[in-house]
Amino acid sequence: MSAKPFSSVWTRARKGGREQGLSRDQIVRAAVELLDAEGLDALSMRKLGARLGAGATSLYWHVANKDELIELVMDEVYSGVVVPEAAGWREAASVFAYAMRQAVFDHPWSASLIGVVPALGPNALTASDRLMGAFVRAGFEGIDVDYAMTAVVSYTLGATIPEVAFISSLKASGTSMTELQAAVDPIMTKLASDRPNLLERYQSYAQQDFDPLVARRLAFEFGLMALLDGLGTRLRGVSG
Amino acid sequence: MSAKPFSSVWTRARKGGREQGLSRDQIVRAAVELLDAEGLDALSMRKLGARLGAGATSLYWHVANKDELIELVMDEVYSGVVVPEAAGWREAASVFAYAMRQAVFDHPWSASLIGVVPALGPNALTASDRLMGAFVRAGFEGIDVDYAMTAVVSYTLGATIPEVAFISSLKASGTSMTELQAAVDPIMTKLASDRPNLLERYQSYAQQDFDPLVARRLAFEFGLMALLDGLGTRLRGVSG
DNA sequence: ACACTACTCGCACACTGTTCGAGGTGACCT
DNA sequence: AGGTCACCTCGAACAGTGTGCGAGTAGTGT
Repeated sequence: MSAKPFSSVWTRARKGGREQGLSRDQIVRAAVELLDAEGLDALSMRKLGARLGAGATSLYWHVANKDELIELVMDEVYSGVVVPEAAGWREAASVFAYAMRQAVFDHPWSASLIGVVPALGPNALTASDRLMGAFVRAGFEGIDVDYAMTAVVSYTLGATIPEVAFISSLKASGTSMTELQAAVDPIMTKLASDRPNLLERYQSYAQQDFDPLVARRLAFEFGLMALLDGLGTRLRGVSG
Repeated sequence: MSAKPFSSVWTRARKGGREQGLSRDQIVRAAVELLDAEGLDALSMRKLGARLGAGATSLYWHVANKDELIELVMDEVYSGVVVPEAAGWREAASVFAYAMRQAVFDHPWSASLIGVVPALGPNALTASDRLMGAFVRAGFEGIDVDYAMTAVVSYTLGATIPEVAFISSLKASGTSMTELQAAVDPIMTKLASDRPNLLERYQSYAQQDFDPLVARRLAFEFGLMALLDGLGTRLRGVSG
């Protein structure tokens, strides 16, 4: 059992340095560039070092290990989700949801990391704080503040992760949407034969040509609005 | 650009074989055991081969590569989520949500895979079909069937993934909840100083001793009910 | 007896994260 | 000016990874 104590970049004190040559921020920036350009699998310490004109092992002075680097890089993703400071709770939640969604779209590699890596960085915390503030001001009370906020975050993550993972796996494999359909078609008609609901809907899609990307966006909107409505009744139920 | 065509285990025809020695199902079963016992990082082809008393490369006859193995193993997770065949839409959605949540709890390694790996296996499709049937019977019409269903799935994933990832990272690091608090405390009081909402809530938690695991479950229930309520109004808005 | 298919597997390759220890380089103190 | 020390870089090495290749084996059909 090699259980090491819990640790996160954000729980360790940062080294005060002379700020010359490599720097942590520079490394993180380069890592994001590399990730955006070539994806998660392409991020290796050697490649990252090379991109910075440095040896791979030099990075280990500025960053404890790759996991910490990834935590840092993830907070860079959260920097893209800005929540307005003084807005109604519905607007704050909406803006958050769409900003989060966009941030993951902008950095597709983050889809497989986003719920899994601890989000204790400054940007993640700022976003949380803003969102929470909106719910508090709206009149949610006690633990309901957390519950309502968690619900919005959960929905947003759960909707975004598969969506981004899907389209970026398509992009990575260079498969067009029609090619995909050709690949999926046989297994659908075969496997779905005793799954009547799935089969019917699948066939109805194949007929009409409704851009699936647009459909996804509408689905996101639909679910988000439904959730916010549900939260709204809970708010009114308490305050009057 | 090494773009390989899109492929999934489920899109390839299965080899018909003599069914002796190793078999695909046997491999998948052993992989699940290994994953449950030692986690995602511990799954390597060599280890898995050893566990089966076989050479590592023998596995490649039955499975194209590790990615495909993981798709297979993921469908094994979906086997745990059974949706009742003839139930009201709210009950079907609830049962699905809790079953899904439980399945991921039972196989914590799946948290980092679940939205990312294509879910085209038989078990995943059966669950989808059952859930979809419930929404159709309830009276959702046209594209709303998908939207409503997607919303429930999204919320469930988004709530479950971070929760399971969190507690299983705690378990892996052997850190107790109080130790964690000791680690997080300094960064909270420091970083949260200009994040007033976060700080206040954090402190109010630290005082009362409310089991965080129970809180999470209640949060899951809260958000799910809110979402279902919101979907319900959309249903009534159409049919009556 | 022959052929053929279904399978197993050792070797090898290119790659990974990370440790260690030897070096360099500049800032500060005496 | 010389010395000391913290800060920083990096090559070598280790233990591991996924997987292609080609040789080898075993069981079935004719």
